[in-house]
Amino acid sequence: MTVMDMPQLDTTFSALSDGTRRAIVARLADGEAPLSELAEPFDMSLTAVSKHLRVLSDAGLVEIEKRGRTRHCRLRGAPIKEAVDWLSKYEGFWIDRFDALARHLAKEDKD
Amino acid sequence: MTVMDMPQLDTTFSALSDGTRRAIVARLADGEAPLSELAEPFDMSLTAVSKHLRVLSDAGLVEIEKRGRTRHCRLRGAPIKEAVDWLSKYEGFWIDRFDALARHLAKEDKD
DNA sequence: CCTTTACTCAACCTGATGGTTGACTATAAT
DNA sequence: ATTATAGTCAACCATCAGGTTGAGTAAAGG
Repeated sequence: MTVMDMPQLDTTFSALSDGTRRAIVARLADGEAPLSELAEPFDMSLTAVSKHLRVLSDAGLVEIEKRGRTRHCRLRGAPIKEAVDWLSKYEGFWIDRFDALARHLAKEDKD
Repeated sequence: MTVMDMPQLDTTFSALSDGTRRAIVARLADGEAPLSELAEPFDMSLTAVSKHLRVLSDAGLVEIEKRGRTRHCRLRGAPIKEAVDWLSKYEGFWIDRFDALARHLAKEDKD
């Protein structure tokens, strides 16, 4: 299973690469909210925020439930966990090239 | 400090939203490599891979060192760590709405 | 019933992304 | 000196992303 075969990560990282969407995620961590409330802090049209929510929803990061005339949104952790799992394999890297060599040799040792 | 004020996360997540670039990151975890070696597994021009490396470099995820006529690339963990730090705050979320309510009340309790 | 609220949808614009090719530069090898 | 290697650069193209506006729909409230 190569990295290329994880298209879910494409959409997750892509969704989180926008500050507006990260702000929405952060807001939803405090509890679910309807779209209009989520849109309120932002200096953009409701349509624009609705599009952002759509992106988050398509990525599986947010669940949107139709309730009367409002749409209530809440956070889903699963894709985020998947992203953390992938990232965690690489967060320990630092610049020193000799260290990189050491890691390389250590890995060959295990093979 | 709001989420919007972290433009580094924009470039980090954006850089990682492409499968080719994630594959490069994964490859570099095994040790540094020149561009031509990095490009070899991919069915695209060297120019295209060079552009991907440029994106990773601009995001601070990869360091490129000019050495003779080759460019040697190695991974940098710092931006990845920052991404993990941000994500970790949200990976625990699941779907149950009552749980979201509980978290919300717990947070109000602390305020 | 009529109006307001909370959206959605379609069309449009602009700029960024991901890829190509062809020409070029610089280092290394013969 | 010539050639091959490693990579950059500029131009181009198609598609996508983030925003807008204007019109339309569906539920709630007077």
